Amino acid sequence: MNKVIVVAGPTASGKSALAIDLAEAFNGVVINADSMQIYQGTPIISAAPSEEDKKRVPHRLYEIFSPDVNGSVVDWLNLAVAEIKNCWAEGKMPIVVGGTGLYLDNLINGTTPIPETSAEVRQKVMQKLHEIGVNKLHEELALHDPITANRLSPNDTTRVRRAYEVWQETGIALSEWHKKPMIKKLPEAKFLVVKILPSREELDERCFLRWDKMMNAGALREVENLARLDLDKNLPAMKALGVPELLQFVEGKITLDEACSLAKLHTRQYAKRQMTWFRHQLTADIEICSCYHGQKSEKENVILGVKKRL
RNA sequence: GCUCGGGUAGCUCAGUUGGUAGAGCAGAGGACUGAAAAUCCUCGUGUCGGCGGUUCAAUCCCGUCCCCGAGCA
Repeated sequence: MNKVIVVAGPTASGKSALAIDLAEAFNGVVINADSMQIYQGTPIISAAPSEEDKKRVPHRLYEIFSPDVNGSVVDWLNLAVAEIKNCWAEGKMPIVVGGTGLYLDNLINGTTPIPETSAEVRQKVMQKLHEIGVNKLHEELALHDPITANRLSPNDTTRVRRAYEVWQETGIALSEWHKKPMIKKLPEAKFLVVKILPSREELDERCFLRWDKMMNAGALREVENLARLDLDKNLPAMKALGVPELLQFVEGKITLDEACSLAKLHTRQYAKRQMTWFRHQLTADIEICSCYHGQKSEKENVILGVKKRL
């Protein structure tokens, strides 16, 4: 057995519900591929599976990192690969579900084997970035890695920083590393990708409704608790949608209403970015063009479709 | 009722010493190779509140009317 079902889609599209239904139908285990649900402390705001969900089918890689760590794609990838292999060993169907396109891409298409950057280098580059700014860092990058520098916007903090780090760490340009073949962690795996691509109207509405539900479920309390940890606001867990907004309310900078409308706005903007990613970067075997509600006919349809292609 | 501010893009506002206008946000599309719920790129015609007047030319000056805010009565 070397099969993996992948469920991809934007926030609030119903992919978690679909993953659970598929897990029940195929004796599966749900494996998280979401960069935020992997952190502890924000199950409500990151829409992590509920206790009832977890009772229905096994869930893996949810709320496993402390919010003060800086997880990366590769950290996730290694864990996900281990979980998938476990499933296979137990005769279970791994069902990888998440909205983090980069994670799914690395799992399915592989990664370039670049050595891990050390904490010292990362620290050093971060400091340099603060001192001279992105544009200058980009200029310096151009001296050592003109190809990457040319490719990137001088304002692209995340990527310029990463490219610079790789050069600092290895002495080899990122563009050189990229020439090496991608390495698949699971070359034997056969991925069956189910993509949910609903209309923006439907998605927006669900994003808004879901935010209200999160607030009723105690999202604010969650953020208040997080605030007490006094973590660096650049940490990934501190950037989960709704956290910075509610944090601003907790700090008395904006009203609760403002925080909520900002959170809703940012959620729909995120959903839009995800739609763009999934439309162009991820090829799917099955495409569902509306949100998944779990109705009987809808459910049977997808299960049948998956069964045919497995 | 009087005085003073304002009325310009969906919103907040610049600006034009008279030659029909531009930022931020929102919105749309796009990118994405180890922080990705991150980060970045592209896209700006709108009776410049209405109507008159002056002028070759008015969104800008003048008159008048309407609307909003502040103050005075």
